[in-house]
Amino acid sequence: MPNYWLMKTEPNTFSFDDLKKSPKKTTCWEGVRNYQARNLMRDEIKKGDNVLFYHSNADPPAVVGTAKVVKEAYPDVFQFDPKSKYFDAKAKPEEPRWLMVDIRYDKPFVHPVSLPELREDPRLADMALLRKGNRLSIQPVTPAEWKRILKLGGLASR
DNA sequence: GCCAACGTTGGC
DNA sequence: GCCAACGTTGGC
Repeated sequence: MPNYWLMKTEPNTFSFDDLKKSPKKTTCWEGVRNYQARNLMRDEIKKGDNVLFYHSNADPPAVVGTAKVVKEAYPDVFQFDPKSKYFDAKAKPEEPRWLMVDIRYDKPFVHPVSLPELREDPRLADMALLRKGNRLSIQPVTPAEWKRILKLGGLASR
């Protein structure tokens, strides 16, 4: 069974539209520099898993569509690039610290589901995203939450 | 191993 | 731009 995840990105940096315009509508998800998120990629995120694409620092913040994991965790090459903002001097090629996965554009929501809408829905009250102080950039989503959010977004769930 | 200082995230 | 919450760093 595929699992469900939510991935955050600032649309100013990389938006859902940017993903759509990427070659093969696919991108590597570089720049995750948090151990908890890294461990999720390393241990749990599998090819074929489903992703809610979330725009943070947006007006309003919202889930805007879905994506699919098309490649499982492999070393994030930007950790070795001194010119990259994601460079990590302590990472060595023979012992990478940071990982990334590849995701592919799937479906845009008919109606983006904003953060206030998510908060309003009692069925989503336990969502990790809505917990106070939550900053994790990749987080698990339950099947029930997935189904509900797709419905709110105007997509029939599969 | 504690914890203060610092940097970052992200909603508002 | 503000600031609360959180993760990481580094001195001790």
